[in-house]
Amino acid sequence: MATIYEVSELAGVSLATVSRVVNKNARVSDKTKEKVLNAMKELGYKPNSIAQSLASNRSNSIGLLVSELHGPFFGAMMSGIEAELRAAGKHTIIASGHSDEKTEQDSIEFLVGRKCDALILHAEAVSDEFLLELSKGTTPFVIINRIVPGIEEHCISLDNEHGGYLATKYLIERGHTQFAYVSGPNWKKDARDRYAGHLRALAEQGLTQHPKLLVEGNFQQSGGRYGLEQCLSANLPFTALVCGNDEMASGAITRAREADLSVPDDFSIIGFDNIIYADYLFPKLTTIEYPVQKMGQMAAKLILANTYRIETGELTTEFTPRLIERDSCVNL
Amino acid sequence: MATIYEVSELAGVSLATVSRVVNKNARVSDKTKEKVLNAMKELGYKPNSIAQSLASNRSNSIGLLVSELHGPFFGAMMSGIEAELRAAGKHTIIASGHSDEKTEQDSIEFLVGRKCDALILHAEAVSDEFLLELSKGTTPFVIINRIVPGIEEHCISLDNEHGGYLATKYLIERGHTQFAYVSGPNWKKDARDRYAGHLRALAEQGLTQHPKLLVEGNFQQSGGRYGLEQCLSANLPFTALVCGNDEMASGAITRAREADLSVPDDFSIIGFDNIIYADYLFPKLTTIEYPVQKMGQMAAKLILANTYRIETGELTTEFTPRLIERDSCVNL
DNA sequence: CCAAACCTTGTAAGCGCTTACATTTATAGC
DNA sequence: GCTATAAATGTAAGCGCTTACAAGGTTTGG
Repeated sequence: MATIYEVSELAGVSLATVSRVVNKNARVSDKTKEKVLNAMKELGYKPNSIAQSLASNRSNSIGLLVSELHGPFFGAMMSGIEAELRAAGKHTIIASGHSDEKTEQDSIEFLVGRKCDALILHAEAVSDEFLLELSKGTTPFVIINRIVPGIEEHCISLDNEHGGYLATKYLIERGHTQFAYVSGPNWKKDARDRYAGHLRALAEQGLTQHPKLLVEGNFQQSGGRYGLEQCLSANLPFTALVCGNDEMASGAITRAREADLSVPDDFSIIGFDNIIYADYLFPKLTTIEYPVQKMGQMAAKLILANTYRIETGELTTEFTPRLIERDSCVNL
Repeated sequence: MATIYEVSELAGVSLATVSRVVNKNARVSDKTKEKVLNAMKELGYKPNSIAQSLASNRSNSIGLLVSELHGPFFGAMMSGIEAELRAAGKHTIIASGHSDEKTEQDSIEFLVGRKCDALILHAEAVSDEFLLELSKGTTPFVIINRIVPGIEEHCISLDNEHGGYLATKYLIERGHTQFAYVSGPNWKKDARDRYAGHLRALAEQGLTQHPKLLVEGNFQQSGGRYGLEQCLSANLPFTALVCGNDEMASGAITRAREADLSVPDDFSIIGFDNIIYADYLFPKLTTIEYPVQKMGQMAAKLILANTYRIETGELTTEFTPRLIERDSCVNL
């Protein structure tokens, strides 16, 4: 691989001049610029980005922490992020945290150690304190789906409480009064917020829900299965099952079918996230949209703007959920 | 951030010695090792991996090219890869190729420029020649889901033809003789191979299929919808629809339901891939397993073994599909 | 007890690039 | 045409680390 030195020799200029034309950040006369470009072409020169990083203290790479690399939610998120960063010539280094505190910390340190210019974190398990501490370091970051007090401006979030409220209100408006709820893991803030919204919608109408009809799930399909089983075995009437996310809704629908129950005839189901295949379930899932791809994109834009001073349009940090009406809920 | 120099000062040893204890690759007496470790801890020293890379000409990062970052197939693949690499302390840099020749080439050059120690490529659009040329370069790579003549040993593949054969044979054994087929894009080798397997199974029994019942899809849900529409509008009888992959099968099932057709009562459907939610469709999808996560893992193992001399168990490059029987096919 | 052989540690030359600063060259004003 | 200023280019010192090689120390065996 040709180095900058060989290019400078062939072009008959100094290293610095070559560097200038590579980086386009200082004036070089057209004549020498052309000489350099020709030499570069002739040698097939590609700058060594590691060396660039070391010298400039910029790696042009952004670290991305997600809980999992698979699954519709993170897929959409990564997609939004990578596309935006890539368009700006930045690299994405990924690491997964598996919703585990230790793993998340390790991953973050891993990325910081790699001298990422900035991080995009979907960190669920790590404490607020850890993130606050991190924010005192030199690597800037933005957090997706979480608000950490003190660094709100670096947090991109969806109003989960409002989403939860919307879902249940929608069902109430359709005549439902007896609810079951399968939540995400209680230690996750978004799961709690969604449930809080649900409760608010109930309270608004003076409705309550039997404690046995609240099941803590895991945000995965298996959790939906389990959740429905628990609700069913409680032997209490309910006409609507509100699920903490679409994956659990999908699991619940499958389980319902196995129990010869029909959705939405026997009970309605509503999800949360509007994952990519919500439209391909049977029945098509009514849900709350979580614009995760857009949010990922926004995280990337934020970093491009703050870290690289690349403007890419308007910036927001707060997103609003909205209801997507399909076929899994019925009027009572 | 503390540098190795500060550590060496505090510990009262030379740079080289600190480097030795960091890299654990040369003998250092226990006494000095301890001094160094203490100094490192006291300063919170973390090696600068960019500098390490530049000096050692090893970046400890592997470039990963996938077609898309979302979708169940690539999700599983990335998951398998990242877990394996991460366990060995290697970084994963991702880029997406969007099944487009230019984009794939750019991405690969992007990754090579980043001085990845090796690449894992799911490259669909780029030519064999390009890959052969690449193999003459200095960055080793392994290819997933493709066999490039001349560099077979770097290709991890599934016998798609055999998978296609298995699917159709399964249906034939259950009495089906009238088939429709929705294939993946014709320019994709795996799509063609799967179809070839289908044809072989038909031929074996002297069966044929009407050309109008062969539709070229896109490996996405929309392609399945479209495929079924085309088959239906051909107004020809068929009792089984073979789909090039599960996503299209899912689309076809949804479309069938919209047309008030029941799967598998009106016709059977079989997919390919065994994506994560095949089990959550209705009916549960009978399909051919594509062990993509394992294959991703194997790609990583191959690289660990060849590039880093880290042994992680047995290595294979060929995988065999197998049938997963669920509820979407019926005996005739 | 001394030389040969081995350990441990230090010295210093890069890895390929950026960038502050110095120097040279071109442009302009009078 | 000559100086004051600006533009273009060059010089050289790092960025933080690895790693040949050298040098000093310790064992070992005869």
